[in-house]
Amino acid sequence: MANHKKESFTHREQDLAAFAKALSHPARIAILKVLSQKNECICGEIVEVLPLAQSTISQHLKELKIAGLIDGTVDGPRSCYCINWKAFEKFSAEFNSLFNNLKIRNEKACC
Amino acid sequence: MANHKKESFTHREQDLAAFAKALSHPARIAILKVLSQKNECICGEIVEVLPLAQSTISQHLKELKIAGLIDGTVDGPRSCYCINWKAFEKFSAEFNSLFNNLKIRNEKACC
DNA sequence: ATCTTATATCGCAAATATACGATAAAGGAA
DNA sequence: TTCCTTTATCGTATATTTGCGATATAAGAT
Repeated sequence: MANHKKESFTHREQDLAAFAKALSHPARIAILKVLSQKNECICGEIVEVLPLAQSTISQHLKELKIAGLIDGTVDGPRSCYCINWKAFEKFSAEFNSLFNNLKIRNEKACC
Repeated sequence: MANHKKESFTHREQDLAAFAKALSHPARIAILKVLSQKNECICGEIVEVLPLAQSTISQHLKELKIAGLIDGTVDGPRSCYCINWKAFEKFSAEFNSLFNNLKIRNEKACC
């Protein structure tokens, strides 16, 4: 039984892990780059740029949306996605906080 | 066929994704915290602190090691793990670089 | 040599993730 | 209305992750 015990950890750890997970696939990082480079909301342009099928891109977009990193609104027959800067800033700040927290403690390598 | 097409992306994207993946489980974040809080190399203490079986912790440690975030040396019958600060700094810097790169482009939300 | 302790690895089960083609849904164009 | 375009979702196949118990391994203790 693959009892995924993620609940046993702190909320903070779970949130950070979820953010990291959203960024844990190169396609999703590439998607974020595309979204950030355009001032307009993009839809199928991502499909043209990335070497993945339309349905696969759609799935990655869904995961980024669930993670809260992007917003998506329906715009006629097409969809409009863009980065949720507020969530993104919040997460990157928390990430840096983790980094700094780790760094502060132990500077002398012990092995 | 679950052809994992990660190779089709840039090295940078792959590296960042791999780093994010290492941090994509709360147990691994918790392990890094434990390692950073101790000045001595820890081994089984992690098992006592976290709600996971010894074999599971060992597996997470292995993944962190493969990702390059920690070093491990055998010290008699026990193992000694600690954070590889050099790798850690490098990755956190690259991450921040990604964050900043994304932020620079598009400040006006479009949807 | 035998026992104990600490850790890694194996084998397995279940859950998730990745990817794609096919199809559905929704709106614009003819 | 009927087509076309765009995107989401379904179904499916395969790969990877997560987790645990059992076992192997390796070194110190007795």
